[in-house]
Amino acid sequence: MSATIKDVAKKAGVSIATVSLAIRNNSRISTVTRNKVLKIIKELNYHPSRSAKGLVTKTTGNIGFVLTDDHFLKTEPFYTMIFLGTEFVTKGNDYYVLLATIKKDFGEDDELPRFILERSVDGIIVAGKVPHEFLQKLSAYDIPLVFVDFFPSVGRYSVVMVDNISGGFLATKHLIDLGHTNIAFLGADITHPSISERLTGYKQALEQSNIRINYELISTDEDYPARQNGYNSAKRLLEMNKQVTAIFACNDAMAIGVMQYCADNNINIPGDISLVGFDDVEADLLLNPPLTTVRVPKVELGIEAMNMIISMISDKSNHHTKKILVPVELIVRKSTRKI
Amino acid sequence: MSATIKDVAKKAGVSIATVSLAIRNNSRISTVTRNKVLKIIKELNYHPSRSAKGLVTKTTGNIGFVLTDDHFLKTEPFYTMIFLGTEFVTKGNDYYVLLATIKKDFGEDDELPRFILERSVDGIIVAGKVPHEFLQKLSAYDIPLVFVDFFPSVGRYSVVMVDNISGGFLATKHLIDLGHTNIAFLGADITHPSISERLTGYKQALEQSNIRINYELISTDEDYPARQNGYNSAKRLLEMNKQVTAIFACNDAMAIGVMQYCADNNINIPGDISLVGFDDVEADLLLNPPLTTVRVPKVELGIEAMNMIISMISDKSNHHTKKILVPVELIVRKSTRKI
DNA sequence: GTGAAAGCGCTAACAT
DNA sequence: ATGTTAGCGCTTTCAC
Repeated sequence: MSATIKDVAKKAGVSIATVSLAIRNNSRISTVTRNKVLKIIKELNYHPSRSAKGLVTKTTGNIGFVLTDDHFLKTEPFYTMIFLGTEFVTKGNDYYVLLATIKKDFGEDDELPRFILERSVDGIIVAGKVPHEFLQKLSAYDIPLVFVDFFPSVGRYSVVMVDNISGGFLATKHLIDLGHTNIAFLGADITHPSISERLTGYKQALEQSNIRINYELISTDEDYPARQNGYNSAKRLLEMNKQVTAIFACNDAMAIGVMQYCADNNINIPGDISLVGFDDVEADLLLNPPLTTVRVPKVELGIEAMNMIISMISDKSNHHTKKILVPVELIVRKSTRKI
Repeated sequence: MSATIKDVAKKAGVSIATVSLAIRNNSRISTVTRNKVLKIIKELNYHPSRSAKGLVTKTTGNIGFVLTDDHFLKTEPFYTMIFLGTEFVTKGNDYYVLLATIKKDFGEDDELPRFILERSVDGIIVAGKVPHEFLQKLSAYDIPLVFVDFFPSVGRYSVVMVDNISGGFLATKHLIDLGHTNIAFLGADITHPSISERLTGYKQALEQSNIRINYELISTDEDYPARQNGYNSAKRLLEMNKQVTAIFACNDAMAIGVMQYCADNNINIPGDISLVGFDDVEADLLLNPPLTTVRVPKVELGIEAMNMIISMISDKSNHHTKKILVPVELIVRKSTRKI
């Protein structure tokens, strides 16, 4: 068994209260005593037990990270990168992060992640879109909350968001600057805030350049922005609209689907169609041609979210909700060309 | 504040001991009493506090997952997938997993991950190669340990390993079956057990087919199996040995580097060179041509490791070390061809 | 400046 | 079959 505070106290010839205070640099303890205690602590390789500390302070040193299982499982490691971002921050802080997935269709009867029920987290980061029912249940708990890459339409929350509007604008403007005017938008589930914001950016760019918005070129039929759905959207779109010369896909997964459709149908990218994605996933560079896209700094999103939740926890009195808008960047590669 | 065991006891009109026993289905409690207690628990939405429980049982419900920072950061999400595998298991068990990275050059003066020092994990999964010094320090703690995709050369441990020898054999045999005889092996850091095992498989396949092992075709100069090093190895190898028609790269990262070198030098794959990788990372399918490789079931490795550590924890008495060898599978795609 | 003691929310030995 | 009680390892008043 490893050393406890009692062992330290006995060996140092002081009370356990003194040890406790000395550890946390309380000014009530004299320097001499503190140094003596600290020396013994080192000798005994003493480290306070988290459980014991947690029991009295009602803190755990853990942060919960929640996302839906479909996000967890999807091919492009978008949320995984955000998660890794949170892990970066833990190196410098006394926190660990516990990952939990909830069902995409979380309902009335589903239980919240155990770490919430058992109070083993001091705060929660919610990543990506989560069901309303989940938020409903969660709201019964008074626990610091940060949303990343999604936030509920009602209520005031602290959030870390991607600047999707600028990204949509940048992508579309790039295509316009290359001479394209028949630019399609391939989206999915337009009720998803991120997608609708990207569409907003798309529209803004067209308007700014006095290009009429052609609703036939805006596809938002699919329910989820995944490769296969990108494939299907591209098929419908390109079979119907022979005039399109450029596509802005709402994310890289869909863009990859578009590329696959084009490859299958002898449509050359960027020869026949210029293509821009969104996210900048690892796969983009391996594609042929490499995909022009809007880079979302995923790791940074995690870092920001983690810093935010930590500051919320340490500053309980401050009930202000903060919002951070993380900027994006257009990465021009080989899937777009001038016409 | 949420309900405690006292609240439940009071409301149910029993002692806290009864509540505690009822929760854990202890047979000493009558069914009637248990049901009454369970009903109150539901009413109050009571969940035992993990910290309090942990303090007395000396368990935390957490598993530590340790890997080196370079593995954590690398492009191919190999260990990330193993980590995700552990997360799958947590859904069915009462565990969470805490991730910690250690420095690749962990030394005498470095501290172990905090979760070990503060006793906030019940067991540890060590993923990938870790420094000897780390294991040295770790050995001072009496905590269940499982190694995955690596194990120390000395000592008896429970491990989950990839069947690297079979994999190396399969990859090489595939090339031989296609008519190749000048087959290169591109490795790195031959002291890494996984790589040397893959090389062993390579040699076994050649020997079995009575092909002389040509040590000029075995490259193990690089220190780390990454893309750039694959690129460099391919350059050295192919500039010197004009006769090679096939390459078995010790992992997909290196194979991708080989492909990049070939693309840069007008060497056609599989026209001029047939190429086989190892791991089956997500990127393989997007390559041009898609990479023939040996699939390592990464998620399954994590699942096995997690199941193993859990069974070790729940069966403290059993001090047998277990070894699991996870089988691999050859995935033939388009980067190899008959000659 | 330091110590004594209460108590956080549980489990488990021991009583009854 | 159920209750009483000690104590897990800490933090935090409150005394001195």
